[in-house]
Amino acid sequence: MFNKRTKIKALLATEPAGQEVTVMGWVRTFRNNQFIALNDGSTNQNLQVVAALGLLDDETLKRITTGTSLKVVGELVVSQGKGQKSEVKAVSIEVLGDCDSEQYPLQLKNRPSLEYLREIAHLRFRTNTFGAVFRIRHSLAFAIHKFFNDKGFIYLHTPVITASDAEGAGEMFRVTTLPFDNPPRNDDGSINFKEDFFGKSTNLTVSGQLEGELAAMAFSDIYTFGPTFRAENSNTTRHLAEFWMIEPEMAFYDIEDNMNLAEEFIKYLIGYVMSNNREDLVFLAQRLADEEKQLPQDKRSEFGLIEKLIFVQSNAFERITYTEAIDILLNSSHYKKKKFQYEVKWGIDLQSEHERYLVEKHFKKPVIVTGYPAAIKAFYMRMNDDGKTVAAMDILAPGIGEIVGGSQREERYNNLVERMEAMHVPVEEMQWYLDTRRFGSVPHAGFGLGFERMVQFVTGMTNIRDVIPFARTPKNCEF
RNA sequence: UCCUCAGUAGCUCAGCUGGUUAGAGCAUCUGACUGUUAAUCAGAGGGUCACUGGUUCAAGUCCAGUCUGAGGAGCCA
Repeated sequence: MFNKRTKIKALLATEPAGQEVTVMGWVRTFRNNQFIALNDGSTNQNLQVVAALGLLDDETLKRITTGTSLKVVGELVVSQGKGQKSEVKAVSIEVLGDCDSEQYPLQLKNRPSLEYLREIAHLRFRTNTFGAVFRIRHSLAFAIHKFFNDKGFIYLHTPVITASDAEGAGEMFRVTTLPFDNPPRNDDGSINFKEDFFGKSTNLTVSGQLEGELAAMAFSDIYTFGPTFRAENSNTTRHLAEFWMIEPEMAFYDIEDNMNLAEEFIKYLIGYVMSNNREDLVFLAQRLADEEKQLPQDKRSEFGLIEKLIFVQSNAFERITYTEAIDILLNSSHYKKKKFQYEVKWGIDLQSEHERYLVEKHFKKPVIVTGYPAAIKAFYMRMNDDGKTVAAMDILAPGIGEIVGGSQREERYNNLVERMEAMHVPVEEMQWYLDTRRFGSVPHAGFGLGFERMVQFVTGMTNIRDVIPFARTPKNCEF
């Protein structure tokens, strides 16, 4: 009958009137042999459980240490102490699971570092910081489904295993059942994938977009939200080998509609978290402010976390073309003082330093850049009338960089084939994709939002490994 | 993958231009106290100085390599 218990979040929201309650959770601290700070993950707030002197025998008292799980039955009463409104006066306390304090690595008074907590990712959920981060991560995931559901989008499950490596979005993880010490080979020595499980070479998906486009050509509006895999040897604060991505795809949308949707989407997500995870945001904002106090003045951010979110939510994103972006960079004093490490000229891919200058120094808010040179963008992006640029859009966020990448898709069969050939994409293997352009093709567009980057942006966590429960990065696949 | 920095007690760190038995705070353990808020007070235990090799009378400290981590770059979401 565990279901009779009340969660601490609900309990703290009710008026204390001496009513009997059952609570269960894990001990955060045990003060003065009397006061147990109990947490069950429903909220960052701890519940104070008071074990009156004499209630417990010495044996039981000794078992109550940080990390121990308890079942407490008692009365919800007005607290006599100052730190909390209400508390539970225990009638009985049962130890559900002991926690050996000599072995338990999470003594919270030690202020463990984020790096250390990553090594004990199975326990870090029990900290205030990660409690807040993962409750917000959940809220964002829920808000994503709500946003699209309310707009009549279909949630499409695109495959995790794919045969196409055509998108060129990065290095892929191979999926195979062939013995790697002695695989079957062709006469020329290459591996014979006809013998493999699927009868061809297969990989983990790097994007669900192409499949998403197929469904959009029937449902009008779809979105995907699933895991994505990139085998890049990236060691940065914003890359993972396994991450989650949201990819909406909309028929009868042009690049303008696409930008409008993406901006509305991001603002909606921020608004949702601000009204549903206030307490967690306040905690993270405080954490961030404390952390920034350690930094030299010029490295501190202008806004607190919540001010930043309000600002982003209530101001229009700046929209500029790639060509305008290059002009801004070329005319900047930063450029004239030769402070950019990389060359700036039309045709280059914008470097991190360029994006950061535009977003953090020049506009100081999210920027949507459109109209990139065709040569530096993917084959499926729609060629503009100038014949040089494509209808691509990247949304750059302060502190994170590229958070959204999208485009209007090339819906004209001949133009698409031409682009594929120019970029050496195997046309024959992609006929299933090209067929959508043969049978009732329509203008359409879509984008990809990096879920973890969005969680980073909202929580202010600076390392992407701290916003996913179990991070997969080069040389790290624990748990 | 490249560049830079780091690895000393369970955690966070100090340890100077190489020199006796490697320190602190917190945690842990023992005891005291008992309306505490990261409870407090007293005492105790706790170390392969990442690993391998080298230089030296002598290495936590200097050198080389390896591993791991962090930050930045590239790739991108």
